[in-house]
Amino acid sequence: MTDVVTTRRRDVTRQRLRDAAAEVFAEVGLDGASVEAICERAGFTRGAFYSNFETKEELFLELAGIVARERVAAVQARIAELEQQGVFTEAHVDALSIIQSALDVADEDRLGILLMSEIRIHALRNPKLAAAYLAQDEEMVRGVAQIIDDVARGGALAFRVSSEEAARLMMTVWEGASVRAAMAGLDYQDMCRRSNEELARVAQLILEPR
Amino acid sequence: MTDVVTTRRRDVTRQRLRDAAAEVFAEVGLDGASVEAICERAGFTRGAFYSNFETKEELFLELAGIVARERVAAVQARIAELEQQGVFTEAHVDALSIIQSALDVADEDRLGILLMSEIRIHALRNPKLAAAYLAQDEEMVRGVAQIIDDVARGGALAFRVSSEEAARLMMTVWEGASVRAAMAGLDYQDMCRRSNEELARVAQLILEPR
DNA sequence: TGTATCCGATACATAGATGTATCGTAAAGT
DNA sequence: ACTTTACGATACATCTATGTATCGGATACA
Repeated sequence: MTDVVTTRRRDVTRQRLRDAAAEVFAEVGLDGASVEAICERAGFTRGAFYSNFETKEELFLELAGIVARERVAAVQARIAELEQQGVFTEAHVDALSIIQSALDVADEDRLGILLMSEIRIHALRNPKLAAAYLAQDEEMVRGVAQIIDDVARGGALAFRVSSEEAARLMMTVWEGASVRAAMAGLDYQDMCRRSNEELARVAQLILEPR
Repeated sequence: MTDVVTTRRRDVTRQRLRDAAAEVFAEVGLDGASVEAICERAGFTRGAFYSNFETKEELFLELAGIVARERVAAVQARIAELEQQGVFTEAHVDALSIIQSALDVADEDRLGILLMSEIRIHALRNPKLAAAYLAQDEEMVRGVAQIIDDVARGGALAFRVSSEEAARLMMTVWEGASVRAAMAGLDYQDMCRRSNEELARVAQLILEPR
């Protein structure tokens, strides 16, 4: 098979440009990022960019799609992993930590939160992007809801709202807490801790009181 | 006293520029907005702008501060209004509608949500703005928490979490729902309805089951 | 190894935004 | 009413970003 060295140069270039763009978009936003800045970060000149992409916006849309698919895939993979471990059928199932670990994979470092926020605000202004954003949100909801369903079925836990409502609530709280933590300048570890604390409180509300 | 006509021309100009900037920033973002575009919207040329502000960013910061203060003041005013009406001591107090009406005043039309989101993402990148953003968030939390406290004291309702936690949770959910509704392209009325529905579900979770 | 092709670098043309200096007019003071 | 001052309009110089056309070297293939 074609190995890394033999990989078509174009593919490597495109990927390096995407990675660089993700960083720059996260740092200064779509409009604040010049094509020049993206290329510099990737170690190219603008010639490479225009030979690979039409516009900055095209690259941004491509990136937004990839990020969305990756997030959904990460949660799906986590579900499969948990199922294979037989976690859901164990006696002393810790619902909260399972959901936390599911959201953890969808969580990201500081730059990841910045990039998602950047995508979010452009989705607010761009109907096409909005549709994609909401669609991936729904996918994530379904994924997390499935975990909740599995937890409810396997363990002896009951929930006070539907699994989808619970999932959406937890995702919303998680995002809000992450953003506030990132704003407060906390590092990745503290951000996760803070988000988990808030999530734990919400989980207590959602769980049927024993 | 000096009436509207006699009002210092400068003040009027600054206000018109601020109003125009709020619209343009909401529509295309801070970086997407040219000074020219803001002035055109306000009915001026750039000469007026540079005679009143140093940079676009300065105007944005000023605007962010004003918006934050207005939101907090609106909630505070709503509390005073509700207290004066003696709502909290009435027998059949409807907790949810009280809190909804408090959040309603902090809510805004589509452009308002866009502007807040724009402020939010810049707060994520600007420590000084972040501090201000988080401070106003805390103020809002305290305001809403006070309403919750009053509801709890006056009525026969009990809450499963502290009033501040409940307030933050409701604000987070409200914002998330508003943003998603705005993305879905709903008009103002539908946006409020959607947000209220989600808020009602959360309120059920927070309230001590009878 | 020679050759054709691919693709990123370079150079250039253009557009748009910024900031400043100057001018003219509306408003304030007497 | 006359003068002065305040302030927005105009014009200009500059800077930055964009997009394209062309060039040259690396890569694939024989």
